[in-house]
Order: sequence, then structure tokens, then C-alpha cells
Amino acid sequence: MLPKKTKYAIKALTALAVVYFDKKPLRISQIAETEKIPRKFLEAILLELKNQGFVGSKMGATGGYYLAKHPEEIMLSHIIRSTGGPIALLPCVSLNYYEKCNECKDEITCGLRDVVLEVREASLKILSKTSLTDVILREKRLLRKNMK
Amino acid sequence: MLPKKTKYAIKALTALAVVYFDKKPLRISQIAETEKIPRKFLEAILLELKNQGFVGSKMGATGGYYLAKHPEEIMLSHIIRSTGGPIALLPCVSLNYYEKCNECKDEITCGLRDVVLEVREASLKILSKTSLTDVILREKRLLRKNMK
DNA sequence: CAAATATACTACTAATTTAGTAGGAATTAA
DNA sequence: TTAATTCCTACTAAATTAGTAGTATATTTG
Repeated sequence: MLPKKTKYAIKALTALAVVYFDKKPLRISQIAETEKIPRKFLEAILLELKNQGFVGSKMGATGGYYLAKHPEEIMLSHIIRSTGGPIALLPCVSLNYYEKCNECKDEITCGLRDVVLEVREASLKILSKTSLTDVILREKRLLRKNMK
Repeated sequence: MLPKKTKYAIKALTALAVVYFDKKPLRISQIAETEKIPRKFLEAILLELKNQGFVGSKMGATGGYYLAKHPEEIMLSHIIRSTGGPIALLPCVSLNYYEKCNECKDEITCGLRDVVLEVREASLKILSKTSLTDVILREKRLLRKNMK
């Protein structure tokens, strides 16, 4: 499961992506309200996202956050990794949270590892080609579909 | 990530699957040693797997555990679910650990949910058709491949 | 029957992770 | 100068994970 932090990060970045072309920053409290994310927690998350280059910020009155890259360039896999949400089912097949498997004498010939490797690849295939723009597009499609 | 419990469960069941046709039970301590699983922890896990119908047991001297079903019938998805390892990335798309998403006004039109739903389906497709027999087969194949 | 060897079962516990919160410093616009 | 905002450090409470301890119960074998 992804931590809430990761989910909040994706939600917040998507909110910023929606207004990307407005060229005006969005306040933390605005995002917190519309996305129903605890204010202070979101503050910490956005700060981290800033340090990782996803967003930029403007301080002081009329300040706020804005996307630092084009929403098409920000992939869900990037966000997940940067906010500590591992994609792999086991550490021994994780690209970013790799840990040697203590039990296995030989990882290369582990049958279980072979399976979870396949699962990771299937998941990553989707997450690494889905951008913030795609998330917004999906939302729009779903809305249309449910209007009818 | 899957909890260690789940990983240990799969490892232990695979060990039992290997000797399935011997018709003799395997002692906890034997499994614990060869799979490098903490003895007492494995004891608790096997007991749970027994209550869930995966394995049977024989008490007393010469006792131990054995698979209660044919290894081809036991799928990784079953084991993962029964030992508390969620497959989905978010609770709102989990079949067995579903929880309503507090943030979403409408889950049906959530773009993020749409993506993680796709990821869950891709993962499940693999895990629900991979049996203990398949895990052993993969292991054998990997061994041959690495011998050359 | 007694001893040895298993599993069965209940009840803890210690460490880690998660999901936050509190409070003030720094910055900027009006 | 004041109000509004982000920046930053330092906590904290609750939940989860990964076990362990100890004893009861069952079974084989001599």
C-alpha cells in the first residue's frame, strides 16, 4: 500500500497541474481545502516536493506553490518514489528500496523473486507512463462517461 | 510491500509443495532451518495457514505440517490475501481491504483511482495464475539457465 | 507407562513506521 | 508596519510489524 503521504502528494500535484497555465501560485490552504488534506501535513509534503524539484514556491503574501515542470513530464512513478512509497512487493526487487534477501542463498534463482519481479514490471509499465496530465484526462473521461 | 509474514508463508508453503508427494509431514524446525525463518514466528504463521485451510498438521513425535491442497491449486494471490498482504496500492481499489476514500467526493470519477485500479488488475493477473507449482518450476528454470 | 518430541495456544513486548501537530522564523505585498 | 504567506525544527500519539516466552496438548517409541 502507498502511504497517505504519497497519495496526498499526487492529489496536490494534480491540483497544481490543473491550474498550471494560470501562472499563479496556489496557496497551501487552498489545496488542503479542496483536496481535504490536513493543512500542516500538506505543508510538510509540499516542502519536500519542492526540495525534490517537483514544485516551486513564492513566499509572503500572495505566495504559494506552482509546478516546476510541465505536467506531462511528471510521472506517477516519480512521485511515488520520491515520497517513499515503494512500488515493488518485496525489497529484493525494488529499484529504489533494494535490500538483499537474507533468506535466499541465491537471489538470481529464487522463484518467488522471479514472480514479484514480473509484477513490479507490470506495475511500473503503467505508473511510469502515466503523467499528471494523464490523470486529469482520465478524470475528464470518467466524468463524461458518468454523465450520460 | 508485502509483510515478512507473507513472504515467510509463501516460502514455507513452497517448501511443503516440494515434498508434497512424499506423503510425510515436514517439521517446523526443518522448514525454519532451510528457509531461514525465525522458528517461533514460523510456528505462528503455520498455525494460521492451518486455520485457513492451506495446510494440515500432525501432532506429537514424527509430527509436522503438510499441504492440504494440491500445489497447483494454491495461488500466490490467495496466500498474500490470507496473510494480510494487500495487493492494491490504495485501499479504495482493494478487493479485500477496501476502505472508502475520505478525500474523494466521488470515487467513480477519481483519476488516480482509475490508474491504481489498472495497476491492481495487472498485478492480480500475474499473482492469481501463479501457483506453488509454478514457483517451483520457475526456480528450476532459473537454475538451468544459470548453470550454462 | 514414561520419556522424548512434536504441534497448539495465549499472552506479551520491543522496535519501527506512519500520520500527523506545535510553534516560531523568514519573506513579501499592500 | 501589518497581514499573509512559506520555511523549518522538533516533537508526539497511534498503529503496525516482527517477533518471543511459556505452557498445554498430542503422539510415537522403547
